[in-house]
Amino acid sequence: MKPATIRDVAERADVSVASVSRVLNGAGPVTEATRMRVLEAVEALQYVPHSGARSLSTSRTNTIGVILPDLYGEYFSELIRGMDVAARARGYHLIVSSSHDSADEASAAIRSMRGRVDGMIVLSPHVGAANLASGLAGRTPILLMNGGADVERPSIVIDNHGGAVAAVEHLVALGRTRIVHIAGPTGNLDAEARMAGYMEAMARAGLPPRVVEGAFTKASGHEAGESLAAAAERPDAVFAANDNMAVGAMLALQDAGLRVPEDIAIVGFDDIPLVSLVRPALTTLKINIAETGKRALQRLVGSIESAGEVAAAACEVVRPELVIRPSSVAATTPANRYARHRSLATAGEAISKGEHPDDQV
Amino acid sequence: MKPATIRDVAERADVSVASVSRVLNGAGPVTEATRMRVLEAVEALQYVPHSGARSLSTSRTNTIGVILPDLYGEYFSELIRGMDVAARARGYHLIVSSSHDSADEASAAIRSMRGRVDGMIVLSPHVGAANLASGLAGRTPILLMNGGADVERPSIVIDNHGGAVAAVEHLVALGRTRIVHIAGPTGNLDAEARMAGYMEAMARAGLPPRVVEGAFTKASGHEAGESLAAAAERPDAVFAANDNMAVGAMLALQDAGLRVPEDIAIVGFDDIPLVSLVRPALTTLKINIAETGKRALQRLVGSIESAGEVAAAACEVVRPELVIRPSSVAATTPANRYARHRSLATAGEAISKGEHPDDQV
DNA sequence: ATATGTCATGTAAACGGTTACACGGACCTC
DNA sequence: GAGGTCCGTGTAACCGTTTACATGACATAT
Repeated sequence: MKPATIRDVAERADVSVASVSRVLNGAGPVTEATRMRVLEAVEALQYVPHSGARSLSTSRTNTIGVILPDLYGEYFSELIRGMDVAARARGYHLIVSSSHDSADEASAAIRSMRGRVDGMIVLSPHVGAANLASGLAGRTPILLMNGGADVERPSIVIDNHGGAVAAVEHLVALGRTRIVHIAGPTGNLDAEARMAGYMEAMARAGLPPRVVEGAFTKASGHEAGESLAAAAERPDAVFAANDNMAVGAMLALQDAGLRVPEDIAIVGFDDIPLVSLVRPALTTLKINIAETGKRALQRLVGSIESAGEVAAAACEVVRPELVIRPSSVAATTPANRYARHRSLATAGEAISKGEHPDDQV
Repeated sequence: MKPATIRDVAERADVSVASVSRVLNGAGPVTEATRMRVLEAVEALQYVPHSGARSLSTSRTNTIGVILPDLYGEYFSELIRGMDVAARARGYHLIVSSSHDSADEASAAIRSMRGRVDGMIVLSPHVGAANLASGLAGRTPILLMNGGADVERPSIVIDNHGGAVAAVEHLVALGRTRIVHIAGPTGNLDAEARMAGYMEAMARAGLPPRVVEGAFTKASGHEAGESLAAAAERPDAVFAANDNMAVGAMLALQDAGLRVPEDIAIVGFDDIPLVSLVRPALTTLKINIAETGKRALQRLVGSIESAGEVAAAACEVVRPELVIRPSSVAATTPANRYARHRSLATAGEAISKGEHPDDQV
């Protein structure tokens, strides 16, 4: 049995299709009596409007596409959560496409979304991906969240450089001098900006930089940690380009018998929920991930709905905040570390507090 | 400027719309010459087929909806990753809708997806949600992944009961006698089945059961851990209904000065990536999450594409596997724990190995 | 009484694809 | 050369909405 159409409903309610449409969209004048008859028919026939047909005549899909490099780790999961909440609040749906590690895959994903979304949020931290994305999207509004600051296009970027500088300055203030950076993958703009910030801050402090390669994964952080533990001149601090690697490195260093933070201090980047759950909890640069996702969605929807208007093509900057935890500063009362992080971590805002109690741990 | 339509392309290539459609869909016979002209026109006009129009005439959307209770934690992020990979491989898109903590929100989400997806995967671990979901979905094929074994409808369920029994038996075999269960939220079918398994295994072993409330979150696990540490009769083992709570509890117990596993052994459930990164790494019941998501998608797409055929309404059971790590059995060489987990953990299969190196840490 | 305005409702034309069917030309066979 | 196939192409109907515009009923003003 084929699904009911608006005509079936109209027939059963003994009205015209126009009236059915008016009732269903709450637009236009209808008598209370007709409204009732229509709703009853809708119910009886289990009618659901065909979204394709609707989108054909309105040329709106009420759907936002999200292109992610990968869903691994907690970073992206948090981000999507923020977006989804914001999307639903505005009547939009989210189409996600993840696991694009190459520019090719990402552009295929963008192409296949064209025509079925009203706008797209692209997180493609690869060099050139920004231009690529906006080229491929055609007329589809797009919001970039890739690493490179791009003032031309609507985008949200993290102040990676500033965050890295803050990390190094924190370590320097603690008296650390042999500060190593575990870098993210080459070609990743976030990673490169963080490295640049590290280099600059080290130079300013008059310290020699030392960089170990990484790939943003826990495994690569672990490897880096192993090599540092075995190295001739052992560092007294590590600044990893993200939390995942910081955690991996910390485990390797601890397994090698080093004490954190006494022998070696560790600082990460992102503040994923995990980092307050490892011991010692990790000092990091906090980005309010879910909130950033929500913000991205809001901006995109705003520019979609304002259509022709001057869509303020501003590049918005998110400034990470240094959250100090025991991985860089020894806890005064080791027996009660847990309570300590809680108070040290800045309070979560609306999203994380209300809907995601885990963030608070 | 309005986007180009198939007619614009036809005009420019000097062919009929039928030919354009044939070229674009690879269906029907076309000369190489026309094919070229059409593709050229498509390129020149930046033509993208309107997915709504297409879905109107084919009555297919090539989209699968996924309804999640929430995206928090790594469990769902892993699951989606598995689904997304499988979906893309088959030319499908994924619409996700998360953060539905109540049955009401979930049903609203299901309703709003009707008509825009070819099928839905529903994870609603609430009592009654199963019936609700299949009622709401109308004619839309649906695959359930909620806790209760439902033989009537196509579904994939975890063998929660069996897993819980295995956990308890493991602890009993280690000589533990005061085994406490940290339960999941009431009304959650997964949680209830795990608790039932615990009760049964305890009874069979002749041990008195003891249950502490929890809510599947790290915070609730932490609270439970605190209360256990302060309790008059301290347990010598904890079986938490999921990994999140197990980790939270472990931290609380450690902060209270207890040694894991010497003073108290801990077993979790799920095997989220995080658990091999806490110290000691957690013994748990492994579910290959991404693989399960992939499997779910495959089954759903299969039943969509086989349409009228007897859609084997089978209920598939995923059996978790006990993975023993140092949180229940003390490591023999503490300095080298990391290598140890790696070898103890069962090898990941295709998805996690090939595309998600982090799982291996 | 007729004119005028208001308002609920109906009619029909888009929207942009797919595809059954018709058509005409090239090639083959007898 | 007539008849038959095959095959590339075009025509037009159809998918299920929305919505501009037309219609007609009824109330009010003149």
